[in-house]
Amino acid sequence: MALEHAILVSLEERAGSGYELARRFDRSFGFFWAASHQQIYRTLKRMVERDWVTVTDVAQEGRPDKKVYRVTDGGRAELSRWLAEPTEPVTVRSELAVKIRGASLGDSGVVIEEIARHRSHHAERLGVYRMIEKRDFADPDSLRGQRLHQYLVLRGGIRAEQGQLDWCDELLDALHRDRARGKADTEG
Amino acid sequence: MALEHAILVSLEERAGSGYELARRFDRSFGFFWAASHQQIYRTLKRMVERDWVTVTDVAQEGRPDKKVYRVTDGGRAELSRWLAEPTEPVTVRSELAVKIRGASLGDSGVVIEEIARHRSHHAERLGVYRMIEKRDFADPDSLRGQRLHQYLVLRGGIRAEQGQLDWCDELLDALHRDRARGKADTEG
DNA sequence: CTATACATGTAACTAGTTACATGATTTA
DNA sequence: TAAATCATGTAACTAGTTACATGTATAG
Repeated sequence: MALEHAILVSLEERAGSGYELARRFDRSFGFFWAASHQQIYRTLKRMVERDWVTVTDVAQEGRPDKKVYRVTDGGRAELSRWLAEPTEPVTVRSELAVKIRGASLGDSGVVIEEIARHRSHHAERLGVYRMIEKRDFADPDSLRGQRLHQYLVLRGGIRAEQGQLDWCDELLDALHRDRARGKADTEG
Repeated sequence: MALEHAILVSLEERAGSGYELARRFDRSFGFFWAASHQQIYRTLKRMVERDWVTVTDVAQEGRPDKKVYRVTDGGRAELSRWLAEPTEPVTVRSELAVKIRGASLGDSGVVIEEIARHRSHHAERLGVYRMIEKRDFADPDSLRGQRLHQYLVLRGGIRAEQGQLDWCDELLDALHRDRARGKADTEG
């Protein structure tokens, strides 16, 4: 699995505590990989056992102590190994698609409402991503290395959200027209 | 979770055995929801206990007997309930994105190869979907109800694959240019 | 005679979610 | 004084994957 590897990448970019990792997975890293703090703490424990990371207790003033994790040579070796290993392309799981297929069997109105909800969600995400793109990557042609890679992942997020948004619009348009036609049929 | 609901939708479209469901999840239904036969058998068992489906043994000639599952009124009620209930939009999980973020830390060449592999995969999927679109939905404007819903879900698949494909092209272009620049730097 | 399709399952393991648990400090 | 942020965890449950297990019929 890849949570270990996502953590290795994140810790290589910058060493940090479980809490900090959880925050990263809520923000930038979470754009393409979700993980809860429970999962992260459990995984970090396993990674220490495997000697992929080391842990250091760090006392802080005015804040609880924290444990800072750092990638070891073994962790870097594992990351290299995994980077070179082919990964299966994502298995798609769209609950919305299941609901659309089920719309004929129930109330299509509630499904339309659900699509509208998803549309808002994707529009909002897209807005956030576009804002980040404008703010942090104003001149994409000049980017190199790590910064380029961060930009390209963001581009993937933008494409995915834009794609979902466009699909929602296509869905709403088609389903509204279908409903209107059904109504016209009953009324005359 | 939605595997139960995906099965309810599929069985409402047409009653069938666990094996037949597994085949559907390999083909059309699998375009937006993956499930192995082990998962399906286990879930069907649970659904019988919950009285969402009934099971009938059917003897066959020249083939092993099969168990045909049918949705009950209780199953239909559950499906209606779920259709009306808001669902969280998909949590994205892109291993490819993790690898891209990790490319700076290892050999970017192997990551480029991986992207090329994913590109082929998405190009192939897109080809299949486009073929189905042409063959089964030649006149989309005339579609209504269930057939329209099937078409719209296929459209979602096409958009998703096209989006991934375009992203792969953007990635390959940017990473190749980055590598060429790096090479130019070293050579003078 | 070999592979594929048909047909149904169990067992063990890995991954992910939800609920619970604790406690300090800072900001409104 | 209430909420948010910082900080780390356990326990129980649900979902998903991999490996194992068995057997018939048909097509090449």
